[in-house]
Amino acid sequence: MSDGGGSAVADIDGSDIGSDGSDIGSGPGPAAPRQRADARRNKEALLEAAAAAFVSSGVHAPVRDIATRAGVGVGTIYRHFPTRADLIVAVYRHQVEACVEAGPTLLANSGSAHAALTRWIDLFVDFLVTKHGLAEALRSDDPTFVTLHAYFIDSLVPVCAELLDAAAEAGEIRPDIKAIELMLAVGNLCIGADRDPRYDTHRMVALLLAGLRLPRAQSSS
Amino acid sequence: MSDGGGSAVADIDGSDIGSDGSDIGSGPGPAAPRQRADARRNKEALLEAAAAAFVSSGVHAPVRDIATRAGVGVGTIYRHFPTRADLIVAVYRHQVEACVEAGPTLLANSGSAHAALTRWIDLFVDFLVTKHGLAEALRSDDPTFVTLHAYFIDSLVPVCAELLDAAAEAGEIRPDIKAIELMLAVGNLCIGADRDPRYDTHRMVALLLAGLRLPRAQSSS
Amino acid sequence: MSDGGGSAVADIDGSDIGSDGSDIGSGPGPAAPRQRADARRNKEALLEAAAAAFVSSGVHAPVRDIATRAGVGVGTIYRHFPTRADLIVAVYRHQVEACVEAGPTLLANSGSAHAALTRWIDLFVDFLVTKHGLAEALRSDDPTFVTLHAYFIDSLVPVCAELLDAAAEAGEIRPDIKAIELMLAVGNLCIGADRDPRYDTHRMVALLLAGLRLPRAQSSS
Amino acid sequence: MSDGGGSAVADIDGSDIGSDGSDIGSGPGPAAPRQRADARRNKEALLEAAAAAFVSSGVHAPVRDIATRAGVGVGTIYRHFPTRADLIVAVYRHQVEACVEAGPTLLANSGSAHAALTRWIDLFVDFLVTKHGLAEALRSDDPTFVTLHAYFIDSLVPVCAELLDAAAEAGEIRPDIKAIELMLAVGNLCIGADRDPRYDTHRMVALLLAGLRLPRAQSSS
DNA sequence: AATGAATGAGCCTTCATTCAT
DNA sequence: CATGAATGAAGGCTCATTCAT
Repeated sequence: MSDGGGSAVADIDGSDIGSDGSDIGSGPGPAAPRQRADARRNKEALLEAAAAAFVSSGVHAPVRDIATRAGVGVGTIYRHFPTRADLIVAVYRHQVEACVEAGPTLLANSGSAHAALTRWIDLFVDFLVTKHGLAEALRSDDPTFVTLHAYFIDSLVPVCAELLDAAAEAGEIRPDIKAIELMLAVGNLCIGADRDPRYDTHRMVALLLAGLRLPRAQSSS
Repeated sequence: MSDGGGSAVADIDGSDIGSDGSDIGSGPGPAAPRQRADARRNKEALLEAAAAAFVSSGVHAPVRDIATRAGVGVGTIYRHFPTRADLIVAVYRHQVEACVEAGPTLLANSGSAHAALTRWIDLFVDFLVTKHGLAEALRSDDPTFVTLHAYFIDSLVPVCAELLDAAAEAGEIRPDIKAIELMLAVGNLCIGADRDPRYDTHRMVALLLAGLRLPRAQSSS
Repeated sequence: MSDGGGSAVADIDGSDIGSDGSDIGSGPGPAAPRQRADARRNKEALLEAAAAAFVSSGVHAPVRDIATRAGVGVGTIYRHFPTRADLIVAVYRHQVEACVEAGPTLLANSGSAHAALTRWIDLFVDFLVTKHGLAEALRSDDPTFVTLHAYFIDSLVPVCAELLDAAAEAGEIRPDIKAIELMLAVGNLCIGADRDPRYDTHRMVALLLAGLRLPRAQSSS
Repeated sequence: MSDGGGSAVADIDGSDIGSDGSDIGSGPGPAAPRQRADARRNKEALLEAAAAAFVSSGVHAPVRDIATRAGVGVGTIYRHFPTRADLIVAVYRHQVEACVEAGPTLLANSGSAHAALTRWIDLFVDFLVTKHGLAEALRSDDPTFVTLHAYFIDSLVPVCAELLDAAAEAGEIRPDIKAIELMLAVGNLCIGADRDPRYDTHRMVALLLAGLRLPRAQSSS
């Protein structure tokens, strides 16, 4: 169930770093400053190091550790990413975008809106689950993470809402569940996924989605 | 829904302190040391203070704050409760026990096993939701909390399992969900309940439980 | 000129440390907690170390340096003196009090109010001059020092005002100079005293005080 | 009193930039390098930016802020002005020179040497007071500012000395005050002028100058 | 037994200054 | 020449935990 739909979206792994986080979908800029060569190299090293640090220590990894991994000074991190949230956003930007783009694709290619929703949520879960501590951070009221939280919400909630609406209109699911609360619930279910082998996030999320289904659906079948 | 069954269990509030947290299931000791009078008084003050601190600052409340609230030195806390988990366990011991005892009671007094399960889970949710940060702590990989986690699991999983089995045997729910995973999932859904007004823990937990139901159950009834 | 009047005040050097900063003029407290022995020893070491650090590095001396000098950890400083201002106040408390007490004494024992004022200012100057950087700190808008500033102002301005009023009423000086501005001016004149051998603070302060005199004074002579 | 003499000196504002700060008293170089056009443009932008930064943040304004304001890189600042003092000197060069030139002018045009001295000091005070933090910087032992200090001393002390001597020879003031110490004292009195509304720099400086007067001077005149 | 003083690791953040491009 | 990326020393502050009294 966690990957039941071929490659509807670009492969989501931890290594999609490199492109400058600020130019989304930019082609070759007309006036790109020259010596971005080493700066960019550094930024990439940083993103890679951060990704690695996040994997082993979670998103709370000390700034200095990340700097050390990347072989740069702490100042370099602060230059590129003024806040920790900026760094995390940059690290995971591609995956989030992949999730965003996957929404309409899945809706178009799946047998039913509910199936599309399920697959999409699976994608989202895969993302969160493989990022140690990310789900926790998203719920943290630590000011360090509010930007991050906002970014995720802003990006993904609309996509989820679209899938939800489609399924609701098709009479496949209860119409009274908002995207935001579903996302938060799913996010929560992803917490600590890698900490307890007895806990299978996907199973539990599937349970939640099953709970969405309308009983009436059966009568029509 | 959160308390649909009269007082099947003892009232759960934050003040169930007093019993000595350290002798779990111990009988009367053979020779109780003398000065236990004031030591016990101290312990109780500590529990009360900790409960209060947990309410206002969460279970991460600084050790010193708790000591100050209790009017004792930090050393005294460490004497009575070597780890933070010990303290938390002691603070919430009664509530946990109430949950444990509620299981069989509900099973005996509810119309169906699924109804009993639902009520019991509601009880558990009520407990967690009112304890700021407890749910988080339960999933934390912070070594400080492993004992705490174990205590909750050991105490409550058997009870939940009993309810689950009963419902499964009655054909009311899917039989392939383990108590431990359900408990962890519910625990997760309780995280951050008080941080986002758009998020309703009980609604989401109800969704999860709805997902447990067997479609066939309806047609056979 | 800087010490022309015998010992009107207790000797002002850098070593008047020791008594707990919080019990001003207390006798033996009825319920002084017992093991203050080592804590007190530490506090004294801290005050001594701070005084030394202030002399060589000014009041901006890094917290860690002071801790090291005293042979304690930084936490110990923060325990005893939550803010830097608290530490400085404690270090200089006695001198300030000596200044406060010297005011009336000098007024009673000097030939004229102006003479008393002059001597008192000399005392104040001696104090500031020997404390490297204190005068600067007093003018700083750094929030760290506002408390300090307030303490000095509250303590010394009234004393200065009394002397000033007396001299003004005696017709010895201009009556339109406020204590606060005179103090600030004198404080300023003390800045950098130990940085330039060509600059003699006392001489310049004397000039300022001479400027206070009323021309009319001559006609009466 | 702060401007009692018409425009004895060129207007002193914050915008007197432009002349190349590094060739002090140099004649036209034999072979001016070619690309000086844009380099010079840069330097001017820098001076303008620095002046602006000094106004809003004081002379302690971060190097990068200045660079940003000027639209250049920090390296460019270091190229043109190896030390911060060099930059400050360049920025305030014109005003200092105006002060230097004002000395003889005032001496020639004022009724008395003491009056000339008073007016000249007022000029100096006006200059320092309007430059946030300049006075402090002049007294700082921060190696960053020693050059600055030397520049001011070298430029202005001789002028002040001339006025002082003239007044002393005229029997208007005490003859035992050196220019350097008077300048330092006045400089000190300018510190923190904009921080406390109760403190009036000009009033205090006037007091100091009044203190210079010889009592006999009046009776003999 | 209780106390609370002391410790110090650990984290964050800012900037002056250098140097490769 | 100009740039601005990178560096890293410096300093501040907060607890969890130990231990002498």
